[in-house]
Amino acid sequence: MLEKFAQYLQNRLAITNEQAAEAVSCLKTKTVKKGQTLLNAGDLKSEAYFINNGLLRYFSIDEKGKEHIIQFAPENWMLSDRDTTVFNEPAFFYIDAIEDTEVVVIKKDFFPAIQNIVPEILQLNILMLHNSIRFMQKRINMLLSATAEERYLDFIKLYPNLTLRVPQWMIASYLGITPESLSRVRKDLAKKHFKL
Amino acid sequence: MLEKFAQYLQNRLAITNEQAAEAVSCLKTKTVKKGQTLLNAGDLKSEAYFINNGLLRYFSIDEKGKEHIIQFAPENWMLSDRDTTVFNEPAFFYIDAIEDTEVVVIKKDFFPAIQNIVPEILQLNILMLHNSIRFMQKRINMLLSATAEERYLDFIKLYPNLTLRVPQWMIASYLGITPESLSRVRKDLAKKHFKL
DNA sequence: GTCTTTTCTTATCATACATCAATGTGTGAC
DNA sequence: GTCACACATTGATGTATGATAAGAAAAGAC
Repeated sequence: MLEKFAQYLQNRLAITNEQAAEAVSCLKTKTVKKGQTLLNAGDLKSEAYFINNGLLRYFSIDEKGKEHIIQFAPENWMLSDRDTTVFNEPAFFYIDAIEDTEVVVIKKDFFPAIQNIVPEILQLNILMLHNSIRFMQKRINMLLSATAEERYLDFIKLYPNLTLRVPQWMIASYLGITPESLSRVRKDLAKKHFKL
Repeated sequence: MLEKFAQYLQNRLAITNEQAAEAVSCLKTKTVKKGQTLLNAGDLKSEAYFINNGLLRYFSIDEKGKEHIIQFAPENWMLSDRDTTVFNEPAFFYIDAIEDTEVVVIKKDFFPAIQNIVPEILQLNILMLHNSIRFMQKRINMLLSATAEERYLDFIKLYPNLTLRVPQWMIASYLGITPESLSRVRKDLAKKHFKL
């Protein structure tokens, strides 16, 4: 199932079928069952993941054992812990599977290799990184300024697909509130006749 | 005062004095007095800023007129609103000066131009973007999981210089709490004999 | 199918932080 | 110097959200 990633590259770079096929030829896929973990805090493992299908979760665990979700990663997303993939430090976050998931494993040597075939990938990479940053800045802004209800409405507007696939307690964790609070927020919205 | 930026590039790239000088030759500087604004939400202005000296602030203003600080940018930092500099959309955030500040103005054509002189700048750029992302992820994690006191302690550990230069109400805004709350946090820390 | 486990809801009570208001302290303008 | 004005502190009170606990509903296991 490397075709999906090849397709992904072709959609974003002006390259031929053959170039795309060559670029991904050295990559491997991996499947993760729901609940299984791909990365633990402390790991030194320089793999990034492209999600073919399924859904991953990128999170921390605090001293009290409470989980805090930094990000969800559905199909066609890339996910990695930069501490380990880019800076060779132990990973800070965890990655596990919310659904049975197939990923393309992207090792550190992939980028230098693909650069020879498609130099434009550097520019694409830069663009995607900028995009991540602006989304994270908006997220920080929400966490600084918005109430639980506002954050939830923002979430379902931004990620309508995820709203139905992700258990509510995980959405609560992403929003920085308790599952009980999210339940109350939803009740209030229902009272106001809000519809998904 | 383009030397500082040239120096910055030389410290990070294996280039000669001459190359660095050539790279920055087309750039201009700009000075901003304390309190003056460099960018307003809604602006379409594709300039990034390298801070020579002084201190900038990157923030939003919500519907109630309340400000929320996303980031501080002291000497040797780069700052820009990606919505406008990278994606040609109106800026979402504001930038103004906390202290009298001198910046190097980096226009959109700088990167293609410098690439010809120093192709490695692409890699450096990518590395810095990854670095931003991991810091923002840690910030999100703090906002999701930590109390006001924990966030404050984290802030002064991460930015000891800023702690003294930035008014407390701005630190409060960065932490997502009110100035009154921060004042109480500090009082409690003093009671516990905490020292800066 | 039934049994077990996870997830979601609801209610009560607790608390961290916000809001409002008053007072104190500093710092720059003149 | 002293007059402002921005900033910081303190106290009284309010409120959104957390914590705890219990039951309902849904999802998996067998």
